[in-house]
Amino acid sequence: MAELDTPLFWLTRKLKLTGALEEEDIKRLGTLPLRTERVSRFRELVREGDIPDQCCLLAAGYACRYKESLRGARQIVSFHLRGDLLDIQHLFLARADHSLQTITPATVAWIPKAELLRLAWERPNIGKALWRDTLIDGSIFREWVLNVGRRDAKTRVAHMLCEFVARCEAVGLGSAESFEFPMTQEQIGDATGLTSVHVNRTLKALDGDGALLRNRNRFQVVNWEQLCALAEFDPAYLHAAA
Amino acid sequence: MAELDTPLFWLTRKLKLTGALEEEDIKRLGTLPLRTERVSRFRELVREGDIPDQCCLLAAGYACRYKESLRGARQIVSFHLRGDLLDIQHLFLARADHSLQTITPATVAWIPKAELLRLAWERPNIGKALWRDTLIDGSIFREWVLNVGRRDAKTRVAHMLCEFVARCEAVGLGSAESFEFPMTQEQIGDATGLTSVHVNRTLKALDGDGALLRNRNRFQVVNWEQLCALAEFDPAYLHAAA
DNA sequence: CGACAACTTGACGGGCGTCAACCGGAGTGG
DNA sequence: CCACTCCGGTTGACGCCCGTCAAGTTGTCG
Repeated sequence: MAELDTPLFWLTRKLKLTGALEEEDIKRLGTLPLRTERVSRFRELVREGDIPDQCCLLAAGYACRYKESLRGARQIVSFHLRGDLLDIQHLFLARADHSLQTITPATVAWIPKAELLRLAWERPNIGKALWRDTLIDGSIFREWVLNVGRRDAKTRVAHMLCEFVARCEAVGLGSAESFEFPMTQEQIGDATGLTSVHVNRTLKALDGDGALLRNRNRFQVVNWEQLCALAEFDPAYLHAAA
Repeated sequence: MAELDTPLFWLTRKLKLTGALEEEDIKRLGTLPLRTERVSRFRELVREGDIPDQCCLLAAGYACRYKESLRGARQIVSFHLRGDLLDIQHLFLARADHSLQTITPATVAWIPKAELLRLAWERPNIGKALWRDTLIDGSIFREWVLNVGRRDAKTRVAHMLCEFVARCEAVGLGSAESFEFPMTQEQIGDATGLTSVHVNRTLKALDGDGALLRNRNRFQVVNWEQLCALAEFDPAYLHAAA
């Protein structure tokens, strides 16, 4: 196992979540030529239309994937935290159909697409773990379609918060009791299909309900059960990968 | 190559879209134990919470995948037509996180999950094609998040129509000039996050713009360019798999 | 202390939901 | 061959949720 807080540690941790990795698998992962880089906030890692030849592993910090409508409206389609592989889809899809951006200062590791692809077939456990990871990605997108399509503002924002907290706790980033949110209200709006103004009103309402306490961009979930109930949050769709 | 209009024909056709399938790959696909079944409209093929041990190939007719919020609101997350594999995600995710339902009478073929999984690794071309297919799935979900999150009703409905027409044309199901839509206005609403009433008003408006002509549930796209422009439709996200 | 990003709040309006009634075609049964 | 039923489409009235616009406030960083 690699050292804590190195890109390799997070890569193996992520892939082990699916279960079976053998000694040899882990050893081979260690031979991947990772190129580690520290980047600032709001760094565009991939832009829609690019033809990437590397995959991006997030080792520290936060990032998001987003699309833009032709009229310039921005929609965040996922948030990411340490340990997430940000663009496995580029193993098979040449053209990036969305953009990728950090939302805090971050550490990323670039992995040559060809190397990862080769490893996926030489070591089936690794291939299966990677594939499974992309399928969980898909499951989360489906939940987001439901979220923006059929939930009202309060439920929608609460759901996004619940998902984020659940995923963060799973990798040891804070707990529900005292939680630092890395994104601005505008970004919450971009993720939920709302305006930042309405996100603000909605957070105030959740605050008023006693579900959470706010202190600028620091949140404290006062009542996790209540927040989950408000959010209609059922973590089954995360397939225990969060 | 299998006979036209058999499940096997559509399976090989789908997988060939990614490029390289060898003789042996196609031969092995032919040995898969398909169990073909004709089903009626509104048949629930998989329900959220199921643990399926088979994958479902749609050989004729139309289907959709949908989720329901705890309050009972329904959100369709994708439409499917002949040749589509409806639940490859169950190769790796045990529990179904959404339901699967026909929207017309249909022919489906069930493939044992274990057989497909084995073939995916014995014949890497097949595995890669299947994986790639799931990634395109993901890309379409991302576009839907953008669609319901950031487009107004008219653009949203038009986009859904454009996507459906593009995918249907690709498998020889009608052309833009005269197009039979298999879904009701309520289903269009469930897919776009609108009510059936507002879908009706929106279709009327698109009709008024001269983008399409309606005659009950038969549509005729009068001006494909115009409809695409109204819809902000750029097929790049389909990754040429439509 | 000035500049700036992000949060906050209020006024106002519109897009879309809700409710309700009606229509029209397809299938069914006598 | 006609009446009945039912599903889905169509239309109008009304209202609310959330967007828009605009002005302020607060914290941070130089």
